[in-house]
Amino acid sequence: MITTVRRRARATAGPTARGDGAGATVGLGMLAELIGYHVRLAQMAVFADFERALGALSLSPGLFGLLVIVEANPGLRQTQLADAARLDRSTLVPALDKLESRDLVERRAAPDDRRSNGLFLTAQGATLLAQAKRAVRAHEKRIAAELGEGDRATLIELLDRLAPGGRRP
Amino acid sequence: MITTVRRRARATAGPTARGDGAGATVGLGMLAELIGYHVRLAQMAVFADFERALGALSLSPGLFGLLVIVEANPGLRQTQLADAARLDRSTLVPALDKLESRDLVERRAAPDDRRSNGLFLTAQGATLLAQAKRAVRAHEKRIAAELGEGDRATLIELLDRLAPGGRRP
DNA sequence: GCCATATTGTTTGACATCAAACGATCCGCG
DNA sequence: CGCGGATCGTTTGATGTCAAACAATATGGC
Repeated sequence: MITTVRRRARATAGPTARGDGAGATVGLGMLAELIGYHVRLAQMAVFADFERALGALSLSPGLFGLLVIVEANPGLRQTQLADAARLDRSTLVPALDKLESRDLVERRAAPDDRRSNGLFLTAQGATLLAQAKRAVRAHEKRIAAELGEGDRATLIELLDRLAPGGRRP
Repeated sequence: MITTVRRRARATAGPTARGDGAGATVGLGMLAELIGYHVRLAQMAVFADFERALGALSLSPGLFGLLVIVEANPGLRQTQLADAARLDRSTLVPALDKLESRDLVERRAAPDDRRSNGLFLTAQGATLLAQAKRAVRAHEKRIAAELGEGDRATLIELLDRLAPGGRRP
């Protein structure tokens, strides 16, 4: 059996005159047998729902993750946050700029190291994050509903076996 | 139990004088309970291995996927390829430019529609793809070894439940 | 046949991301 | 002390991605 992808539905017109046979589907070759392919599709679907859940708050999944980690670790340094969020520290700079310009996070000069900034949620940041968490919990419930509790745990366990502890040399 | 991420190992120096307590780990808050988080980590790990496998051929996972789909569907139109690969058709343009400049893929004017191009692998493209497929099969074997055959099937089944058919409105 | 509407590939602009390089600062070793 | 190497946050450049807008072309209703 060959796995396929349905063509994008035509908005109005009927099927176009084309020369490549019946052409109702496009074969994916060996792609459909690759774990990475299925992981990517799942990632896209989950993130799309995630973004939909947070859209009203103008928060992306990435920014939400940063807020969560900062809340859990007040005073965190930027490099530590980058490591925890699996981002390059240069990637973090514009993200924090955005959060700071929206008064959600504050960079405070570290008392013991003039190169470093300590990161803190502002009151406004804490308020928005509380709302965002509610939306995310709803999102997670929606996702988990596709699985059931047992399969959800199984999935996470299997996924973690692919991402070994998060080693980075 | 709180899930954590180890701090980046210091290269040489001992622990820096810091004011935030023992600080051996950074908590992730509710992140570790989200399926999307685990999917993302798995995605990163799998793709890193994928890239390592293909690096010698100067092929990214994305370009490899395009070659596989074109090989399986000679004469495919760009929009169809974009749909099958889950890319925007504007994203495809520079990717095909790259593949064409390397003489791996050819854009041929479609006989029945002067707006469209039919896509074909060149002989060189077919040769390189054959090599790439071998590398990818080795990669897949490596990944699957973390799971075992039964768990691999389970994982794919669960992931597919998260990505419902690939609907796109 | 004509014309409004769609579709195709492309261009352009906005982001997110990584990697390399930089100045400022810190630290250990002599 | 002072100096060399390491680390911090930042800047800059290269990619990869989407979305909106565009000209050329095709389609279908009239």
